[in-house]
Amino acid sequence: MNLFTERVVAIIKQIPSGKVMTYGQIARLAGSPRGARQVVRVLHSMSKKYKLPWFRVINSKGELGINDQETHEAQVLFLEDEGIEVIDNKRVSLEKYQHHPE
DNA sequence: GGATTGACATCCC
DNA sequence: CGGGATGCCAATC
Repeated sequence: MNLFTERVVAIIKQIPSGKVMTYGQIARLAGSPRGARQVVRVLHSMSKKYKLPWFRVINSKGELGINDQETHEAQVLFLEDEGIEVIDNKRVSLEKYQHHPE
């Protein structure tokens, strides 16, 4: 567990319900502007061990970006349950739902 | 330790 | 918005 991972986890925990954040944004706040892919890796590790709102983390295009069908399906349900409109069952409006931290 | 890989980002069109 | 090309960084092979 390095500092980067801790910061990423902390940031993800701060995402309010009904909002989403991009990997790049989280990576930047965590101190690694180009560490988006590491954020992905953290999510994979932590989501299986801890209960993080990983479903609120999406990519720049607003896509959910999940590869596994089951996981992807679950994410869509979680987002809709929080009041987020999922377009084409795979995308959301970043302009409306992206969380902008101070 | 080099090559491969991945829930991505950014630029270009 | 969105598909293709290129770049980044760490874990894994």
